[in-house]
Amino acid sequence: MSEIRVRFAPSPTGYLHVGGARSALFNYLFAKKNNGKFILRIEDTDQERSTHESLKMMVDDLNWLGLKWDEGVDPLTLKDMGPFAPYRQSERLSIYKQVADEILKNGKAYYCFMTDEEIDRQRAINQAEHSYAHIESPYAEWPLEKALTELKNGKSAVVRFKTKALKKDYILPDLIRGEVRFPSDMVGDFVLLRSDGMPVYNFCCVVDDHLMKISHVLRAEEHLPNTLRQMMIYESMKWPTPQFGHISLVLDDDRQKLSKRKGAVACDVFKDEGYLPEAMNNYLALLGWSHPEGKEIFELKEMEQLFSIDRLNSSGAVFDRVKLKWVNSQHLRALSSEDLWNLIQPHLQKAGLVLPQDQAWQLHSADVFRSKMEIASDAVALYTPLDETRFAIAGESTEVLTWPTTKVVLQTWKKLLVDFISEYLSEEDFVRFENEVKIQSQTKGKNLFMPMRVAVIGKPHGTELKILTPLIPVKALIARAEKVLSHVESL
RNA sequence: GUUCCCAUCGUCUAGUGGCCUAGGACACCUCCCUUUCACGGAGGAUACAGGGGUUCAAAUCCCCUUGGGAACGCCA
Repeated sequence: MSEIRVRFAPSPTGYLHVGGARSALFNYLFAKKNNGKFILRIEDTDQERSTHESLKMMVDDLNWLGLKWDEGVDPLTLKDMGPFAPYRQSERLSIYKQVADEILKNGKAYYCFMTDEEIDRQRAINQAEHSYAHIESPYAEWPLEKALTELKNGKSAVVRFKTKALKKDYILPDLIRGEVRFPSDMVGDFVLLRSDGMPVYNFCCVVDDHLMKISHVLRAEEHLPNTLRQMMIYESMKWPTPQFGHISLVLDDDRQKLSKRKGAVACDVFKDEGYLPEAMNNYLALLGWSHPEGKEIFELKEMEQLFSIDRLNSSGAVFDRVKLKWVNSQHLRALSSEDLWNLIQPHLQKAGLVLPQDQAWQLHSADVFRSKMEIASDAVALYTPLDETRFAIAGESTEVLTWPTTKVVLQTWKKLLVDFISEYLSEEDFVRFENEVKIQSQTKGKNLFMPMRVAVIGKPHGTELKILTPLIPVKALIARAEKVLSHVESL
């Protein structure tokens, strides 16, 4: 059996979309599972919109996800890497030109001199008559020589593929959908080469897939109609077609194709918010694929072993950010304290929090907060009460501070702290202190713990004190208690 | 409008003719744990779009209807 070769072929005209990431993932997994090659090809024939920054961004995001490719552009230098170079379509123009000439010579394509106005007019008529919105070019049957002469005289033309003669159904054996039957007149004479000589997607795609010996094309369902055009091109060149599999779409909660307007869809946004790449891959895989044992949480390596096209679903899947978060929280829990700290640290720094530098404190804090975070950026809210410079008495605390028993609670708490000798309280110390306050102040329930919480974080609600207090130096706890106490007296 | 695709709990899904009075996960609700919230634990409610066939037997196969989606570019 010949080698399995698959590709992900983004056009660098923006960010990497989560739908794109999912396609890349499935291609990657299919290659890994079958000891094949995963190729990253750059479809940059739209020179207006393709940018270097976008390419860089996509490469970075793919790297972040850990979907390593075997051929394509080098992840660091962006230079070509692999035996079928170049992998950027903008550098393969002469190849497309050659193939186009051959199709032209065979009479399967023609130069079309229609102007934009002529085309618009035809479309308008078609629409009014509710007929097929295909254009009918008067140049379809021109001999090649005649067209070439016009071209020499300075006229400009696109190259169109001739579909008229192809009166038959095309049957696509789709790996995911079974047999898909297209009537040949489903598409009109489509463009192969633009008037400036730049090739168009459907054409490059076929030429490259063939030349790069792509064995399987796994791509989103929206390409289904393109596949008919591509099959026609393969046929005209007498090239064998690769196997196609059309993956269901990722949808918004209104069941339309996922779009930016309804929330983040760019991979790097999730990266910046503190999602783990393993969680992204895990969740994206769950959109259309299922683990054979029904597992919900798994690593990339496991998917590489288990992936199969058979388990891909053919219906569209709604992108559920809530479940994504949950998946992320599960992966967060599996992290070592050190990895977790390294993950959240940049978020804390970005928020400008002033926190202790010693490693034991850092690891301990990461550990106790672990189960309270779903994504890394959640850490900011969790750590903010630990920043001495940010301590403030919130307005919502006022009611608590006016309770008759509050003052004695605060005084007792402060006294216990002042008499304490170590730098930090342990969890046990805190529990003991709390009990002590309870006895001495003769309070219980929320009359006890709400004033205490205000004394520690300035607010009556928040993380358990037995977790928080061991992370705040006793000196600071005393200072906070004093502030609150003097605030009570000023009321 | 035309062509194509799709159709199991709110969402992601398991299910490839009998194991299905339909299983799991997220979300939701109740209770337990907890001197708040959360975490964790135990329960609960909720789905085979409708109608015809085929078959001893249909969520599973076929047809129709309905609903949803995508594509109809000198974008990819």
